[in-house]
Amino acid sequence: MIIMSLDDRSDRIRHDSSVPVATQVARDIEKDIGAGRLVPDTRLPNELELAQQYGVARMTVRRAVAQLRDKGLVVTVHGRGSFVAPRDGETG
Amino acid sequence: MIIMSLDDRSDRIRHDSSVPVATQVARDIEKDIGAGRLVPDTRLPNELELAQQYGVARMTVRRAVAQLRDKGLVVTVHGRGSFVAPRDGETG
DNA sequence: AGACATTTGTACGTATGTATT
DNA sequence: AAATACATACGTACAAATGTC
Repeated sequence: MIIMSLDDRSDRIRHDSSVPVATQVARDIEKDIGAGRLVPDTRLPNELELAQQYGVARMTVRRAVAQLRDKGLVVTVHGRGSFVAPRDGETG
Repeated sequence: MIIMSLDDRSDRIRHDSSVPVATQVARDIEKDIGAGRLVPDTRLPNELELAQQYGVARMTVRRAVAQLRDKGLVVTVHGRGSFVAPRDGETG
């Protein structure tokens, strides 16, 4: 019997790839933003949830989010979470 | 009896400070560079040595070195080490 | 005010992979 | 082949900021 979470995303990650896992996670989240599945000004799942969904360590998620932050795609607030940044031209 | 390494620098780090340990290490190394104790184009002690000298974890040293890299003070080469960057205007 | 839960930040440890010498 | 050194990723713990009650 196979048990998996309702939001299991671990099959999107290849641990044997030359692309770092953190980058794979960042790209996957970025895809969700681009596709509108993650809407501006809404919060991302917290780091622990993302870690569980992707089947990776929290530090790996933090690196992924840092990459998205560097691209200006998300904004992180200590104690609150990381939010999808408003699109260019929108004030929020 | 007190035992300490010949190059113990752990007394320069305050673990109860609001300044992150990694930043304290970076500043201490930066001080050495500024004072000429670390010369351009010479290699820094490796991460494990720095970690032992400062009494911190290797990842903390890596963060410190990353900060110096972001400032352009050191250059890291995969498989070789981190080197004090040539001063502005020098070719190396 | 004070206590509590949630979430990110920092720091530690450890293991394995990859590149250079 | 071996030693050295950086890169990535796993885990764990506690601190700090935030929000709620």
